[in-house]
Amino acid sequence: MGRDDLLAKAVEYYAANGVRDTSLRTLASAIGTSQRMLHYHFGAREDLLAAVVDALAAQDARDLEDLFAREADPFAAGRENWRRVAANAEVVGALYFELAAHAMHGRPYAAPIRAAVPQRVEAAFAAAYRAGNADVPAAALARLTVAVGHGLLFAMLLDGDRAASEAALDLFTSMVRDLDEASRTDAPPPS
Amino acid sequence: MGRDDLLAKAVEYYAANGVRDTSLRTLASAIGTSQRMLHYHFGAREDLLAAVVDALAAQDARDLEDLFAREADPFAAGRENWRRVAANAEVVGALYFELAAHAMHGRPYAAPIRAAVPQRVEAAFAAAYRAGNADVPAAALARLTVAVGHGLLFAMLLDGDRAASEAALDLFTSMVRDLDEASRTDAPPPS
DNA sequence: GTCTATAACTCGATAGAC
DNA sequence: GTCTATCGAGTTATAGAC
Repeated sequence: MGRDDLLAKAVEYYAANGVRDTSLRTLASAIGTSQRMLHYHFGAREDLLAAVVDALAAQDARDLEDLFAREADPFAAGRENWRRVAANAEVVGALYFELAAHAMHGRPYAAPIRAAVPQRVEAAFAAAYRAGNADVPAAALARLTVAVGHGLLFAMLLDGDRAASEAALDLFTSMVRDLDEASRTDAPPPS
Repeated sequence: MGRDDLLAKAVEYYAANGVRDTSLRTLASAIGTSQRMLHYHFGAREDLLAAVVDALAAQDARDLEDLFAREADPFAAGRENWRRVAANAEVVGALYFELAAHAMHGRPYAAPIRAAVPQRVEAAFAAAYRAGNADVPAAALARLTVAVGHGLLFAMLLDGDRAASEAALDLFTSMVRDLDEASRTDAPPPS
């Protein structure tokens, strides 16, 4: 089994069980390898965790890029984004928040996770800009949109009520649409 | 040093350094006690963590109750709430997300943290109801509002940009205000 | 690349004197 | 309530054969 397979399985196991008290022994036997092989392929434990963080961030970036390449309309992209994120969250969501907390505490291996927020904000910003509403404070709207996504994901993972999070997201979408229309009154869209 | 002092200091230390790899030995010597005393007052390590979670949840509930008792206007209460949460977040925010992640992974000692979301949602719901906008889907708005708070807090703790989170919150507030006015067109407020 | 074995250390928890 | 001492288990990391 090569390094890449091992890494994928490690992410999967950590996602299901948390990184907190999963020893290398436990992980190794759970994913069908030995402790020795983990050290052989990844080095120290923290190096493995760094590889996990990088893999998560890389997949996130790939997903995001693919999303906006496929969907031009920002509202459709937003809806499709939630669909993907929510589906994925059942498996990696808890790990994402756990590693983010480690980043907040300054652990070096978790540092790349900090990039996830600005990255999504930038994508949302570009989408808002493309939508042509120049009057709206696009930077604030972008950050707000990303925050809504994270917050509703957080709530869903804690109380399991996906439908409630989706209803809240629909409400937010309609509020943004209203904002859009108001801004278009004196500044019609290009296209 | 009594149990309460110990607990307060433990929360403080965990908040600054994370719970992840803080051993009882490390914690004890950092807060000026012995490992023996931690076991004496709290029992097993997980019992101590449970006490920490309870203390956090209790303080949160107290803050929330005090907030709405003091501020009748929901917009003013929202603003004041952010002021408090943001100030507190620099110290306990990371711990909050870390323990929430543990709750997502099903750790029993962290379970009470799940109540934090519904609790804040209920408070926001009551505030929205008191504001008299019956046409707005109040449950969705309440969950959305709480999610905005959590999401902007999350972003702030990761990138350190408090001003950006506040700008986004101001935008959200104005969007809710617009929603309010629209709903009042055919249903004027009481009082 | 994969295995077994183990060194060196830290952990949670307990014992028992004071 | 507080201390020192220690048990037994579990941890990361490495050694060395194949």
